[in-house]
Amino acid sequence: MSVIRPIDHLLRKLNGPSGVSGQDFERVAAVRLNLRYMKAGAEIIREGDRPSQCCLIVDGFAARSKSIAKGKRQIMSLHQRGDLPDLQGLHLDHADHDLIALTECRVGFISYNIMEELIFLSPAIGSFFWREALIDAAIFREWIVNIGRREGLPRVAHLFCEQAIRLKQQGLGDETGFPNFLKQTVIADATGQSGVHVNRIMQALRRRKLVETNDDRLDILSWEGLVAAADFRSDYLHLR
Amino acid sequence: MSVIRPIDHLLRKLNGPSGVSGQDFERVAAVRLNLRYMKAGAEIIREGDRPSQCCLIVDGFAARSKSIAKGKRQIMSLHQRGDLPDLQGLHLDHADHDLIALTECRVGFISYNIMEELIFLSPAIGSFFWREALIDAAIFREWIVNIGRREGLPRVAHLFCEQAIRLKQQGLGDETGFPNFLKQTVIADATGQSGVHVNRIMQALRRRKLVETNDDRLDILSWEGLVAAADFRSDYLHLR
DNA sequence: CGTAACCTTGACGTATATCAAGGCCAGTGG
DNA sequence: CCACTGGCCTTGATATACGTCAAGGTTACG
Repeated sequence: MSVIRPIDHLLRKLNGPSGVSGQDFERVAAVRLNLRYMKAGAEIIREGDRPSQCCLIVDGFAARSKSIAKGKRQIMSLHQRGDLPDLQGLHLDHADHDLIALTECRVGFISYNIMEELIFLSPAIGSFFWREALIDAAIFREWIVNIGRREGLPRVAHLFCEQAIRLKQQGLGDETGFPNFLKQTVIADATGQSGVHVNRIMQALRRRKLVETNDDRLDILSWEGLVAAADFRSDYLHLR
Repeated sequence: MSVIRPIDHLLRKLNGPSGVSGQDFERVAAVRLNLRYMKAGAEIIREGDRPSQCCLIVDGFAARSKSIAKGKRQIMSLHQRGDLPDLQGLHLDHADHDLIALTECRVGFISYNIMEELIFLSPAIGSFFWREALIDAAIFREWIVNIGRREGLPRVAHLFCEQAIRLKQQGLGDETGFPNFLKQTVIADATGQSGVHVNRIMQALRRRKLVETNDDRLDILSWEGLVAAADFRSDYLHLR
């Protein structure tokens, strides 16, 4: 029974078919994280920041978001433990959006110098980071489609399908459900709708026996039904 | 008066503050492109393809798009000469969307093997590609905000602002306008609206003396006015 | 002269936003 | 133990931005 270290959730991803092993793997395992606790609602990174450290989500859930005129907010992505929602800092000098904690979070910071050194010493690690960033982008594209072309209910259903699959990769959920970190206002901001409307969509999803929620879990009552309602295909997640 | 070669539009980007120079620059300049002409409407890459070559837009305009149930189409990005809309192929094994020619296009293909060799031989070239892909992702994020949270008119205005700035970088336009490659149905698919509604928005933009169009040009009559209507800030484009 | 692509128009329907109020529950402090 | 507060969810009434349908108008082109 070994203790789970903060870096382990990142290592879990490397452990897969990423091609990072042996000495390279050990190099990542040896990285020292600068750990911080964040309260729910805290800004981990703020738009305009020029961060010198890259951030790894160790525990909890976070979201990238932007606020525009009139206090409207849009969430562009959701993040869980093991995610590096901040890779763009490697090559872009300022953050163009916020990173906010949706729940209480533990985050680990790694200086970009160390990141660059890892990439320099190991092409396999570089490829792994590349791939993470490219999948990120693929998810952005799918969100554009989701928000631009699907109606309210399919849009929310699609979000749930995506989360179920992504959370499963980190052992946080599966096709039967996942921890309920998605408040209705978060769903609203992630799908580009009003809170009131999302509330009515949730009622419809319950009525159709697709989804049930309580304080700590979102249960998917029929995976096939939800997938059909969402018109969901997982190709864009590039699972392997 | 030297002839403009197909690779020159890519070199123009490298020539800037990218840090690629000397031997590295020459290596890119020496890359042999596999040139192809595409008619307007042609699919340059199709969803599901497993391309072995990376594509450089040499001339004309292209768009990434996805089609969903009921024939609805969503455009996720617009591309001009010098763009590499296909970098994800470096690390992802299948295309998760189409790349379509909006106008007649010349495209140059480069095998991923050569791309990898370039990156391997020159970290500066690798960083340049990284940066391109990360800016791509930043634009995706802004599109999510645009489609999710702005109303019809600001949404279209924002698209025009972005295009003006991006096209200026390649000498194809500026704050006074650019070639009119954006048919109303393309604007509709890019902003997640119906063609009829976009038509009415265009009329409103003309009425407000912000924009005028004819067959070959889109004229911006008031850059400041358009920026204000769009709530446009260019930070996310990471210009330098 | 006919066709195809694109833009335009009007009438109508509806998905979704907004406003405003109330309910429930957990946590807090007296 | 009770009153109070703040999150979050829920509800009904009303308003509106936008989609859909169906038709007609240009212009370019073969």
